[in-house]
Amino acid sequence: MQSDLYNIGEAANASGISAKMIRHYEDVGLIPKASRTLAGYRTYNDKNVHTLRFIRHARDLGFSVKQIGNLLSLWSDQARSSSQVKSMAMEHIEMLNLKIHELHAMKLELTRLVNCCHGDTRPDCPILDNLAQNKV
Amino acid sequence: MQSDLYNIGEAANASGISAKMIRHYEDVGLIPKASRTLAGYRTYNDKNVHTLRFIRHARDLGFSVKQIGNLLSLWSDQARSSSQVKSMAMEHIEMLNLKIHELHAMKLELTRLVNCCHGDTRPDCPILDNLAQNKV
DNA sequence: CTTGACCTTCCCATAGTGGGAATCTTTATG
DNA sequence: CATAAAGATTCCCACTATGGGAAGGTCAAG
Repeated sequence: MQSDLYNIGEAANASGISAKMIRHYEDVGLIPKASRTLAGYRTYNDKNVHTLRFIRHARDLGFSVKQIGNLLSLWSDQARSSSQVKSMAMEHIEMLNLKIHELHAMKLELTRLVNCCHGDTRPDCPILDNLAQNKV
Repeated sequence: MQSDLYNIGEAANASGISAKMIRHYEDVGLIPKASRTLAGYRTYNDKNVHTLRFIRHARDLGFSVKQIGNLLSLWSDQARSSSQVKSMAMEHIEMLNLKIHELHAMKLELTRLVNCCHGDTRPDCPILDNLAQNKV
């Protein structure tokens, strides 16, 4: 593990987070302000890139920036208890479940409507009829 | 079906779309500009409210504003073919499927990690370890 | 006539991501 | 060395959909 320095483009490539987003994460305080070269270019070392990867993995799991901030705190906190992390994860699973169920309900209803619609050149359409219904 | 006039609050109650959003939909051109009283209050008739309900139902099914615009066009187009509506609906089902699968994959992975984590007072945590991994 | 419940417009905020402009720096090439 | 291309900087704007809130006008009831 050598400590090369990366500029933002290299850090972006190495982490899978776009340069735009790296700057953004710095702006909103998710990551500390990067050190700069004399010319003002941001520089990143291996540890920084490692953190960026951590962030990307968390993002890939659907955690919000705020949640990722908490995960980063726990990550760097040697006194953490794994139960803290676990409960964050379980909470997030619940949110995912909620969204999945919402989308699934939409899909079911829409599929039902699609199956009712003959889908030919005639204008009458159960899908539109359903949307136009005065149901609650 | 009488043709009472509603102000925006009444139209909001009758349609289930907030007054804020009704104004917004007018701003972005989803619905035509409402007529006004002398004092400048927006007024809505039964037909307008019917349209707002249509919009709410479509929104409840997860259609975007742009898609709802297309649905409204088709709704008012007597020369439409039901196949146009059906293909829009099927396209949307595909989008829903995509999102559901994404969320589901997140949930599976996260559930796997949670099941690996003892979740006690000790700091070592497979969830954090996984996030910190240098995987691709 | 006052008061409270509405309405109006306008600006700001959310979360996450990107586009693009104007400008500067670094690097490569002739 | 001069110049051009690539890449960095900041700043502003965009998207989706929704809401909060302020400052001010209006309407109905007491």
